[in-house]
Amino acid sequence: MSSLSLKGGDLSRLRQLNSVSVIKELRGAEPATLSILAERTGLSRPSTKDVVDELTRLGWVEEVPPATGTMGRPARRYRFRADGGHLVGVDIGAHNIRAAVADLEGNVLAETRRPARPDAPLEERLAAIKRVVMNCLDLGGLTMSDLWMVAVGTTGLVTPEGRIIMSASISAWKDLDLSRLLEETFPCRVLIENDSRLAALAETRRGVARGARDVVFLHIGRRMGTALILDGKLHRGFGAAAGEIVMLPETGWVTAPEDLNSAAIVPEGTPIEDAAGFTLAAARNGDPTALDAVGRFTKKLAVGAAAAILLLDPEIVVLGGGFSRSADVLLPPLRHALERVCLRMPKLSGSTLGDECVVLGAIDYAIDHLDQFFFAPDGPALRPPVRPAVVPKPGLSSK
Amino acid sequence: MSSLSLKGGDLSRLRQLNSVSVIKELRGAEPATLSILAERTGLSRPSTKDVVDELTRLGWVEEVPPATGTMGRPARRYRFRADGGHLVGVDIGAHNIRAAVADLEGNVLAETRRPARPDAPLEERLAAIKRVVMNCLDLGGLTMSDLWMVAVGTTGLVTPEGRIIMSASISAWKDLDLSRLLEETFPCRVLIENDSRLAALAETRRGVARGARDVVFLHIGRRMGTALILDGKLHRGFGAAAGEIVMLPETGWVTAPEDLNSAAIVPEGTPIEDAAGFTLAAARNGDPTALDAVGRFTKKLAVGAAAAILLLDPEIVVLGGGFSRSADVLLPPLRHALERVCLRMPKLSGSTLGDECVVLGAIDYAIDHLDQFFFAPDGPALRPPVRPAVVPKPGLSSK
DNA sequence: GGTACTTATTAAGGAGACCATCATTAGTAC
DNA sequence: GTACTAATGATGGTCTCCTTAATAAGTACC
Repeated sequence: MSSLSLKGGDLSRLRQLNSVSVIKELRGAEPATLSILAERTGLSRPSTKDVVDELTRLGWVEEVPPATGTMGRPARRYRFRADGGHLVGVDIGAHNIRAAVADLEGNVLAETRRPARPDAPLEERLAAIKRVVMNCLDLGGLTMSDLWMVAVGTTGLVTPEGRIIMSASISAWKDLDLSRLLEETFPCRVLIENDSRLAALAETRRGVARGARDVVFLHIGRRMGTALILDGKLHRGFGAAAGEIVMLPETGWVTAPEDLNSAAIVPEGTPIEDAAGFTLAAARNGDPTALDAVGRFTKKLAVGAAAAILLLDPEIVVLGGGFSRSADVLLPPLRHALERVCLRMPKLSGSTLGDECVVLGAIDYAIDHLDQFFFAPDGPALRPPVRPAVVPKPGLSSK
Repeated sequence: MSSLSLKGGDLSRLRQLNSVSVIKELRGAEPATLSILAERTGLSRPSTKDVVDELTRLGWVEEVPPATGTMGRPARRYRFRADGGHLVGVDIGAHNIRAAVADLEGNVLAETRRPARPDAPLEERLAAIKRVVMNCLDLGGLTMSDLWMVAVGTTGLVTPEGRIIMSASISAWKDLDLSRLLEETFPCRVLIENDSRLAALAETRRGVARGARDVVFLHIGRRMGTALILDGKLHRGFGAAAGEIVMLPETGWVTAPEDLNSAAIVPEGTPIEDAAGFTLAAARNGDPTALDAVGRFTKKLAVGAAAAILLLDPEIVVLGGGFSRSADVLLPPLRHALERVCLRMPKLSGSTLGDECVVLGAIDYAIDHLDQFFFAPDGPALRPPVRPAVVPKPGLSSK
């Protein structure tokens, strides 16, 4: 949101700008009176009334009972109608498909999950996605027609247009126009983005990094990766390949997970998905072998992290991904390693949003795009809460 | 420019937006007729006329003789008055102080240079700066009162407010409010920024990287550094410490210049500032020892460059700094080293702006700030070309 | 219960900025 | 000199915002 290409126009454009100002003040905030809105938007009271009346008529805003017990005549209060439309965020992982439905303020109404086989054929996977979303809508008491937008986070390289180039962990993901495929299933626009990036977005909008403009998100788990929020926006890079510092040999990131997975202390036969957790738990209890493994891991982690920090000087670094459940074990040695090389030490935190991270990020991503659509200077004016006929594609509209 | 926080207001705000649209169309472009402006801005002809008339009255725009030989009644033509105000860009290096004065379109009118001693005391250095700028103004036939803004690029760590924390190569630069000091000398706002960053900006606005949104600038010379242009804007980072990947031990950047400076082929007694040039010239002629040294240097260079490329996926990487005069020698081995690790290979080029890079970047930086000032939503409306009384400080106004 | 005070609402008048339309003007083409 | 072309200038109308002033609906206090 926020930065759209600034452009003039006729008087209706001015009204549009003022409408947006009012909605921005109301959304995600307590109900407000006309006086408050007038002061915050800089408009006069009568004009504010005009704008609010129009927004009410269009269905964006509704009146709530006035607050009691105040001096003077009780002021009418208005709030944003977050339930005017609904968004779905989907997280398509190799082993799990998650979905959550939220209102226009990003409040989650319902959430569902369903296991998946990493090697499932495309048809099966698409059907599973549909089922998860339908379930989720049911749970929230909604139907397909309530959907304004679906945003999907998944592993692999994703183009701004919603094509998947490839994914190492999902065999069906191979040169695929996932956006188009899912738009045949759902009656609305479907956005696709890399899952780590969406997790980073969620942490920036509602997690530990809330309010930060520059954030480095370290995805640590059986696969390593990074995602960047720069100037408050998701950074994709020219070819949507940003965040791949794992490919730098000097970091040792490709093999780093092995330090935890194959530590000498892990009992024979432990399933691979539990191995690192075992090592980290042992380290928490002070086991020297485990601590040694953690030391080796964080040393590698620190190399890539330091590269990102020195280059970008972020306000905060967030640890996410599977291993971040043990952030308490990893943070001290990581901080120690970073302090030796970093010019200015950023804040350092573990993710707080946990497994829902990607789904929440997808919802936030969808909200960003709704803004771009409704508030665009040359787009359609503010509309009643019905499904927009055409929404510009992500990468294209941002110009 | 471009992205300012979108806000409504009264009718004058609309006029302001439309005025900005017109100026943006005129600035840096050929004189235009009302019909052309009306079409490009989306305004009606009468309104365009109104806006242009007002801008003419304020001194932002002037009429030029109509084009001849066209069908129909000759249209009046208007152009942006780039000479309505002037900006000075200054490059304060350890051994040289450069300055250039430019008009509001960034066209350089005059340029001066003056040697300096790295260990000169503060007073002497400040006096030298003043003399260089005065000289430059003289050469351009201007006086101090024509100055709208001065932008300074210098080595070291610079805060967004214009304080210098420290600099390794200029002894007088030590915890210093350079912005304030120079504002006592010049009758206008003085902006300070790191020199590499300004060089990167110049390359993005008028050099090899023109038009690119994401640019990585590698400063290679007796000191190594990087600067980033992200989403078209200079990236400073939270503590203005971005671009310091030189501090990452794994890159070997701290000692990398030694590979070229102390190559076995360099004759005894060669002044340090010519040593690398000697090695690079020898390498160009195929000398094996020199080529070996270049190989060692580019290998280190590639590590830091790869970190930046993999993280950010820029459109283009620009080689700047003293060594970049021999970019033709360095680029092939660098490209070769990068191709082995980069997921998507960016364009790779040497700087084309040469020694004037920082001064030009300073001018472009000043232009960006003028925009922010004049076109800010809550700032003063468009004004006649007289020196603005107060211009918001860089970092603060950008919110 | 009545009066004073406080804060919102409502209504009226006015100014600024935009638009559409049309008659007029100043060139070129032949 | 006539036909054609394209820009100019003037008129009237609409929309959005602002200011000001009268009215309304509560609380506080006697």
